[in-house]
Amino acid sequence: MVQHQPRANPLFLRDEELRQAIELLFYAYRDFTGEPDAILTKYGFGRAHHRVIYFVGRNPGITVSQLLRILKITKQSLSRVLSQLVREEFVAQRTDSDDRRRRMLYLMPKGEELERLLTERQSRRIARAYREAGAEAVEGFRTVLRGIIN
Amino acid sequence: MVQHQPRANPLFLRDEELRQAIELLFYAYRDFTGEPDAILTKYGFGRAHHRVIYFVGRNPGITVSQLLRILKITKQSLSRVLSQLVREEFVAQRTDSDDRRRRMLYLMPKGEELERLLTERQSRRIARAYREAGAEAVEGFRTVLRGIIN
DNA sequence: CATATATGTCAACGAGACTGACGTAAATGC
DNA sequence: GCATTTACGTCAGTCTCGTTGACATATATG
Repeated sequence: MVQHQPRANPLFLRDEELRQAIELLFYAYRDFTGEPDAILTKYGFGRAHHRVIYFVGRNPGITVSQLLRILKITKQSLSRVLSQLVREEFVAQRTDSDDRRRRMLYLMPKGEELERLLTERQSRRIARAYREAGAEAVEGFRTVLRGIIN
Repeated sequence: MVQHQPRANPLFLRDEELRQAIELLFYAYRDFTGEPDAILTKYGFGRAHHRVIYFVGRNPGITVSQLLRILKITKQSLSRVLSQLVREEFVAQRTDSDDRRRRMLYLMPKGEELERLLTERQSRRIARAYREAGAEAVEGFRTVLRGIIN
């Protein structure tokens, strides 16, 4: 009753396949964030600081509300982290001259340095995986991830 | 100086490609966990409970230390969550008869039900992405994720 | 001028991670 | 048989980072 005709039960196979995907995502994200987390600890920062530094570095001049939409957290949560980064001169705020309610965010030298350090580690990990997997696999990887995103 | 010969700078392209991967992973994981998180809130549980329920459901009889190795969290962190799940009868513990120091973990009916509910949502999301992407892309997705994992 | 928008802040709270230490029971090695 | 190791649980304290809700201010917009 067990071990017979593995392909006789497509529902089981499907479930197994989907669970593997769930687990792959879990393990990949766990290890993907593990390295940066360890570095951040030395700075007295956490993963939340990383996300802010990353997205500000990636989108210089981004406003607070744009950042909130990306991170999908509350204003209060961002505020705590962001004001710490501004206080410690990792991030600078500049009032937008077009709409002076908006504060545009930029990385300062210390922020750029930390951003590079963190992104480098993650990039290396991705680059290695990409290299080993090949161009076609990379395209598949990207396509599926885009499909998972809302 | 800007906009000229985009492929003249392979380092830039590479950096851009790797950053896209970083962001895809971030967005995918954010949305992938968002749905279950909302359900868990109704039970008074968090993401940590989800992980325990998932891995116990997937590996009936798993021991506490095996679970710790998978989750990569401390004994104390797991204990808080696990004892709550045991208390509320989502998870059962049974002493291993071979090595009576070990507690083997199992889902109880309530736990199985919640597990199904949560996994169903995530599976649907994956299944949809898989279906839209096609078999070849799925293989690439899996290969790259495996490469990202330590 | 009324309303809406962008931002910041205060207070309070809760989940979930951490460290370090300690205790017990059981298995294992010599 | 005894010392050591392993598995598990727990106590106490700490920290990050998410939440809600209310309120304040400056600015833009209809």
